[in-house]
Amino acid sequence: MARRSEHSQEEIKAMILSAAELIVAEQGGSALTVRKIAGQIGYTVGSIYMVFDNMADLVLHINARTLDHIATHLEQTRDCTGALGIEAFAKAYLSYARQHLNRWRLIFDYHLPEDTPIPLWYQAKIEAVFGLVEAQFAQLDRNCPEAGRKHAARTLWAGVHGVCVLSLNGTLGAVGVNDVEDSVVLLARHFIRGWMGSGPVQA
Amino acid sequence: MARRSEHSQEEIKAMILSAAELIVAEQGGSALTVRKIAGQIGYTVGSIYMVFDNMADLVLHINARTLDHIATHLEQTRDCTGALGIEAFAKAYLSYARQHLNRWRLIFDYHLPEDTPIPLWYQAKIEAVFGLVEAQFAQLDRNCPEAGRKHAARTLWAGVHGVCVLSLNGTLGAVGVNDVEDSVVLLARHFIRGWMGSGPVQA
DNA sequence: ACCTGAACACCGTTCAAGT
DNA sequence: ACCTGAACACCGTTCAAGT
Repeated sequence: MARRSEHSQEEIKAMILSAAELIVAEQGGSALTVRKIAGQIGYTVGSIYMVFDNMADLVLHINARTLDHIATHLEQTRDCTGALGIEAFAKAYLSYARQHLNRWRLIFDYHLPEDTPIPLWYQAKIEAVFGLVEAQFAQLDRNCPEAGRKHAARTLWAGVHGVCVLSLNGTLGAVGVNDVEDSVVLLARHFIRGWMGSGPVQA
Repeated sequence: MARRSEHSQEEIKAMILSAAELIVAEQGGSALTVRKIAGQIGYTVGSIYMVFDNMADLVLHINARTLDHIATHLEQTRDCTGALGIEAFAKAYLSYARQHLNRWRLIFDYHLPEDTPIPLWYQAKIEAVFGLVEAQFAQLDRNCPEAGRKHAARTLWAGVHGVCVLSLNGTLGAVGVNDVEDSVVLLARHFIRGWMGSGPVQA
């Protein structure tokens, strides 16, 4: 058997990614197995290893697509500027995480082995998302030195992410915070107010 | 075979938890298996199911101990009060996460099945940690209504947690943030400044 | 009552063998 | 060159059977 050549390697890669994303979306990251993917695309397990190094490599490619998806989602929040723009961004990030919970979770749930570094092409995807936030910060205070702005943008975004994480895994709910949207807005608003009021920015 | 009665159920439970914590600390959460635990304590796999419902139940008990551990670690930051006290808390949380990375991660990495709710005794452990942060907030502004303070404390803490998550999984590093301690302090400081300056607190 | 050990239904990954 | 299918070394969980 073998040598079917019904699909090119690129086509198979695309089929695997689509099938994998569907499984993740519908059943969560822990339900993602090579056997399930193989079954859905009509190939055997071995064929998946023709086009991906291993499961970690496959997940990384799924996550890269999700990061693109998130960036697109955030970009649609183009109407607002300044502090309100950042609040809108934060709300958009939360709404993405809610609507695509399992895909969003996979980005942070899957730890690649300690020794393997994050590939550069993947780092660029992360950078793209953070870059959007930073652009909003740039509109906020044009006098601020770039280094300080970058740091502030990344810090706030990590914070917004944290609120999303703890609310969507039930921790914040267990502790009496029911309206998460209020929380992300609260965090963004007060942080920005504090940041703007700090004059020449230090540490 | 069977009926050894060398150890009471409670003793076995304690042995399992100790062994499990060591495996997690040394090899990470993904290396935690019932077979490995059983081997280390000198019992067979089946015996673990005498004292724990399943893996999820066991992990929950490990995490409960970690939450206690975190609370103790935070409580040792008793010297500072006010805004500096909260910054010290944030630094202490980060330092705990760094020193006990694998144990800390397990709390958020292990998702219990969608339908099973968080047990009340476990919610209380989470509440205890958040409660410490809230107590620091109470010193900050005694006039603030309790609801607003609670919300602010939980929001900021989720934010601090987010900075820790993204830095310790390499995301922030990939994006140019090298001094995480600066980030947690920046988040806490600006958030508090913005919050204090907001007068009668609204959403 | 306590504990074993084998079984069951899964995993990811590899690779000789077929076309 | 492309793909299979069986094998290998693992998983969590269950449960009849032994003491």
